[in-house]
Amino acid sequence: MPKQADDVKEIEKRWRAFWEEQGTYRYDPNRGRDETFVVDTPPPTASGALHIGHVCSYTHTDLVVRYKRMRGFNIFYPMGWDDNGLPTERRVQNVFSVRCDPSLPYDPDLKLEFGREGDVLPISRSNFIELCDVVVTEDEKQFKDMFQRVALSVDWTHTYATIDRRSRYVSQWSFLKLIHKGEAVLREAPTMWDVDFQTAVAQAEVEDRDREGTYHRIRFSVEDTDDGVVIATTRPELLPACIAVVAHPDDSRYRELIGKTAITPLFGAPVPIMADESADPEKGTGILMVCTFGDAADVEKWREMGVPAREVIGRNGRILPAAWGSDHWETIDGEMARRHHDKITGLSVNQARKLIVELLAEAGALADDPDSSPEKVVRPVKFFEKGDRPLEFVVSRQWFIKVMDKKRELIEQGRKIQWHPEMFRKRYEDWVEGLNQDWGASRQRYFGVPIPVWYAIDGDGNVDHDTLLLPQKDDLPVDPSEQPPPGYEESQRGQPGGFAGDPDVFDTWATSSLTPVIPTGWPDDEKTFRNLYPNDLRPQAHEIIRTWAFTTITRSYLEDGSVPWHHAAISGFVLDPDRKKMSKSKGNAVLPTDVLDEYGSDAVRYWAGSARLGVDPAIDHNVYREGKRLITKIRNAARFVNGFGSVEGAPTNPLDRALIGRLQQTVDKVTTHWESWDHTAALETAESWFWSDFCDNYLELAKTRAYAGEASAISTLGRGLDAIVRMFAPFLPYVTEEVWHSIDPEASSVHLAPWPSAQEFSDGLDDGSFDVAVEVMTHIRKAKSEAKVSLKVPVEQLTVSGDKRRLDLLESVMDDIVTTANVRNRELTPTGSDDGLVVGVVLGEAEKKQ
RNA sequence: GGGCGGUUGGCUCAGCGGUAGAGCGCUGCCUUCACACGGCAGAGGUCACUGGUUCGAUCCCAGUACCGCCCACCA
Repeated sequence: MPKQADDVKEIEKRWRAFWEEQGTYRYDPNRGRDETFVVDTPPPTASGALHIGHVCSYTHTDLVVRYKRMRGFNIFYPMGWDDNGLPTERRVQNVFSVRCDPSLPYDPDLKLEFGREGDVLPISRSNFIELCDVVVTEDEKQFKDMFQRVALSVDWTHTYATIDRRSRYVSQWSFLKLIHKGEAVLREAPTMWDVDFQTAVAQAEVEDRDREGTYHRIRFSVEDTDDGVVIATTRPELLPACIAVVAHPDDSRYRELIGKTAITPLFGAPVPIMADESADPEKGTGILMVCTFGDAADVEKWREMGVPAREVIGRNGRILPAAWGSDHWETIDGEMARRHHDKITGLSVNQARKLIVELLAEAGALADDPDSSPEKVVRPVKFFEKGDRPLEFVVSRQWFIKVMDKKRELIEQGRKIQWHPEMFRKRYEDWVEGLNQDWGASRQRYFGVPIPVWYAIDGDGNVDHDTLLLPQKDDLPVDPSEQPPPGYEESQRGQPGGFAGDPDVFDTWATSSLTPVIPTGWPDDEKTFRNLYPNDLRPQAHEIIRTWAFTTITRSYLEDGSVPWHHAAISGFVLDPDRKKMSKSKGNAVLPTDVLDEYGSDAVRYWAGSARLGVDPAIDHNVYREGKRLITKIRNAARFVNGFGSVEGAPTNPLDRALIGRLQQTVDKVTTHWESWDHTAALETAESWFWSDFCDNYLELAKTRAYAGEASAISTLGRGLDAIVRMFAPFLPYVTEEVWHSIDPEASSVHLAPWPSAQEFSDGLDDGSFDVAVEVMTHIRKAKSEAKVSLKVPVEQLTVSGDKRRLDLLESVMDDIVTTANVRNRELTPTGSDDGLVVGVVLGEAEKKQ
């Protein structure tokens, strides 16, 4: 009887319990590095629901792991949870409708409901972190359920979370080592800043989005000229931050102006007009403002000029006050500048932009054509990938990990890794080559690993950021906002002569980049570490090559020059049936539970197994169905074969020998595919042998002999089934386990069985008899099909002519053909030629159907 | 704008220097002896386009056109 869906669930549950009870997937710490296969499992971000893409890519990893396990490797397959960072904070804010206000005291009695609605409640940092823990614990439970359901053969006794004590310890210690080496440095510099999240963001977290802007044409006066110069800008609100004007040195329109001084309208600031290769004569008016700071080019130019910055945009995205007429706020008309600046102070960027344009118009400094609307332009604008408003450059103090001076070495490290597919190495290299700033590793967030640094406070009460107070290794992990540095008392916090804790946390990647060592006992347990590092396999998605892969390779290199893993297997991400990217907002995201309920885990894994590494697979219900059919077929074939009982022995019949020979070839091919990281080809090869050779042809031909109790046939059927189960085990862990135990109820798990070897089937011989038998059978079937009669209708006369070799082969398997196709008379005629077989079929009288 | 992939039957995808393959879908046929979640037979492709290399190209090279992904200093 075909199994119903409920039965499938029952079966899955039963075998999960079996694996758990048997410890099937346990790592054995007593075996050495060379017989161990170590996976650097991606710790999924605990940010709500898993989607079907997770199932696909995690299954890819599990396929390899199961193959390696059957090859006899001791598997180290841990699971981590990436719970620190913004996604968790966001989720907490949404789930509990709260926001973190670090100035508030901890409220030990605070109790909030999951899914609380209503006004946003400000809560203390400690309360906030407690809620993060609640959310994370809940998510991890769901993730684990899902991963177990799809039968990831993870050793669940080895788990970690990127926020747990051990990860904080590793993360902080590794970072302190970088400080000591001078590879992690504190810098006050313009940094890309998200004004909503109010945190610095790294280059890797930035994305361009096309946004429409408006060119405003602003007239600057220039010494010794009547008309001045017209400068086009999409960001007029940065006018007070203008420190220079640049044009291309070859631009004849402006050549005469180079070296002169321009005066900004509204603020009367004298600024130099300079030549710069980066100015594009085609854009705008071809001459542009340099402001502190509109973009990275501004930052560069500002550094070159070596002048103080005029900061106008604050960390909250609003315009800062300015001291026009003093210090570096030079102006020819302080009163005017202050009056204008007062009007925009405190406004948002957008409000200020609008107002400045109005003020410019009033002052007659706008050169826009009054009869037509200003020119629009669509240009790329930088956003934090999780943010909604454009990034601004803000001067702040951040920790950086130095990578710019190591591009070549990091590319070299990438070449020591085998990438699957190979082309993704190129993507890694392109990213490294394109780096334009060091890795900004500090974040102004709350739920993360604290930066383990304090700063001394001098006698005047000023924080001295050059005097770092660092913890001892034994004290790690620390939280500088709650603990004093060594040699200080908590009472000295914030006092003259005391200390200040670094308020920031690490960028998520600063910790995630250590996943290859977090589960290895580094740096204290040398023996375990040596058994597990470098890892063998890093599976990951291609869109985070620039983040996770890059930062991990970087950290390993900085630590000891090592490469973190030998292989990187890159999965694509799953597209919806229309090949569109899935997203929750579009409502086309497919929930794994729905698919698993409908088709079962093995069928979903079959689908994942059909998707090649690195390509983006689409949801395809046909493939799920295909998987389901395969599962049913395996079950039915097993039932048939098991019906004959168990018989040992080498094949004595030529057809049996040929089948074993073909099985040997198949095992060989499948193994080769696995070794070249091509699970798709492995699956296809195994499937095609099973379906075509074993079921459609061999089973039919050998059936009669098996019913007659012939040992050779029964033994061959058994060996075929045994090999099939093992070859499919990595893909279909449940049904293969079930069938494995239907052969031998006392057996241990199929997932610990040895991978089939060509050696096992060396008593086979694919001499061509199988092909000949199939060829003749095809002719007979075709004749019957064309005559539209049942396959049981007898063949009155079968005539075959051809070369002697083939006829001899045919003769050796003729008995099976005769019984299978119901052949009454036959005539084999040797022709001497080698043109293949000529087959004639004369059908007998169809026995009348009743 | 740069880089990397892709373009093969209605759909999803293999293949790869020598007369085009699979699964699904489609057409016809075959049922109780493993399986109708099955079997058999069949229809269906100028392998995106243009040049080149070659005895011969879907496969190699160059270019073009679309599609996708990644990246790129926002005037």
